[in-house]
Amino acid sequence: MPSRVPERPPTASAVIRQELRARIVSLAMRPGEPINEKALARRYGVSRTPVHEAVLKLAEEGLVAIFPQSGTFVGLIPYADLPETIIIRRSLEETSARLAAERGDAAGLAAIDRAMAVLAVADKDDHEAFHQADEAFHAGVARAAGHPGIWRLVQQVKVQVDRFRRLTLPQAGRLDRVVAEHGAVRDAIAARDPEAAARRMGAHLDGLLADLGGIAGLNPDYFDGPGRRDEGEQGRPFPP
Amino acid sequence: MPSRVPERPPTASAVIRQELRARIVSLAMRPGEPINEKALARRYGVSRTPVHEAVLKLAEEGLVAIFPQSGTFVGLIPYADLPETIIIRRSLEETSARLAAERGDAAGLAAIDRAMAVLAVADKDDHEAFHQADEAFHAGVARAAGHPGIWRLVQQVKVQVDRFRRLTLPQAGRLDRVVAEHGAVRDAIAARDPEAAARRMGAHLDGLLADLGGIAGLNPDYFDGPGRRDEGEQGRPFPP
DNA sequence: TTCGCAAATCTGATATATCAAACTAAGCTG
DNA sequence: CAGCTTAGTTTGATATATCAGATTTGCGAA
Repeated sequence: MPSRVPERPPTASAVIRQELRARIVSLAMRPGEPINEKALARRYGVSRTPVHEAVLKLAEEGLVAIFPQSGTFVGLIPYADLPETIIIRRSLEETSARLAAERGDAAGLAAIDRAMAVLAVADKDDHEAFHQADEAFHAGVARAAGHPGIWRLVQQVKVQVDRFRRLTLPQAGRLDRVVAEHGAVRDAIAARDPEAAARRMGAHLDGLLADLGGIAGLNPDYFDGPGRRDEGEQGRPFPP
Repeated sequence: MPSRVPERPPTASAVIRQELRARIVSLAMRPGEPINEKALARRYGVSRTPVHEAVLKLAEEGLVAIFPQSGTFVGLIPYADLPETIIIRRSLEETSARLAAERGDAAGLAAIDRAMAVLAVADKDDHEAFHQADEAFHAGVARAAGHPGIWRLVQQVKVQVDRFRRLTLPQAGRLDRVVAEHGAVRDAIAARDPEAAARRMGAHLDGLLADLGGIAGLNPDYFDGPGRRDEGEQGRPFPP
């Protein structure tokens, strides 16, 4: 191993990967849309190698579907898997909230309060700002629990749900409800009541499950219908 | 997207990745050991491209540390991160056990019983067989819960703990304790008592946390000392 | 012997080229 | 005009080559 790790600019592959991921998660690139590695290489002014590396890693995350000798496409949203990922998220974040309340770290609570303040004054129509502030709250809870890694894992797990939610219209009053539920979690943590904190976090995230229903009216081409993706098997065939 | 997804042999890159992962997790390759892509390419009779792809993905999993223009090495074990991963695992598997008990799926319970039977008759000295049967039990619980994805995630999260445990001698009587604790979880699921199932699974996995203490006497070169790996930053420098 | 410096070597990142498989579409057959 | 065949095109996987930076090595000076 090297004796020191010099700073170095991010590799071309890493830059491309971040940008592609952002465009896929934000739905700027639509599920099922073909990805042309050669065109991307041209666009970024690099060879196909770093583009291919970036695409491979996105495939690992389930954001891209590679069909060898056939084509690469923006991954469909695995609708059937979404409830499971929300259950996983709830499980992890209940634990975060419980541990944060047990720990009662003052600095952590302050960070949570800061995130809540940002959310309170967020422009109700600026969905992006709302989303950012929402995430900051959850990250803050994990940090207050002393386990930021939990939030990192949650972020990884919830990516397909995020894509789904971009497709659904934000319901009226959701922002106010989220603010209220965050406040309930915060108060339980501040009161050092682990079980209440966990319960309230769980209730908050159960709201996500309810949002999953409204698939009617959405473009069915965006979804991976039949179900769960086992050992790398990718989705259903494309209808002609 | 293609109209049908033809079967095809696994790519060279995938084969190499699986083999390397197995050798790293089993400690056949020691933490900190250099990885020579060119030599691997020769060994497998392929070019460096698929080897590089495999190594990149292992780096993603934290099993390999890449220092550009310098070298690639088998990843050190992030000792400071292990408690967090066990907390994550406990959180997820408590949820599995709770849901399995709520669901009360007869076929799922039968699968759990099969895994337990294998464990009961396992040769007490065949650590590999014991490990396999242990994993089958936990996989069975997740399946009985109707959420096999939870177990997939647990497997991903616990990989560094698995490496650590290979370094420690199995304690006398551990097998019997594991069998007993599995039985307790099984009975709570069979009795459809979700809270008891979750509590017992949590207690079972708390045993892992206790195992973490015995680092004394182990080779410190194998561990990533200071702490947590933030945004891809890799480990401590190597002492000369 | 020890130290310092520079050339040689090694590495990962990237570029370019090749290959086989799969899709596409034009052309042939009926 | 419809169905089938086939040649051309596109793609991902892999091979080979190049480059810049880091380590290592070897030799000479103190």
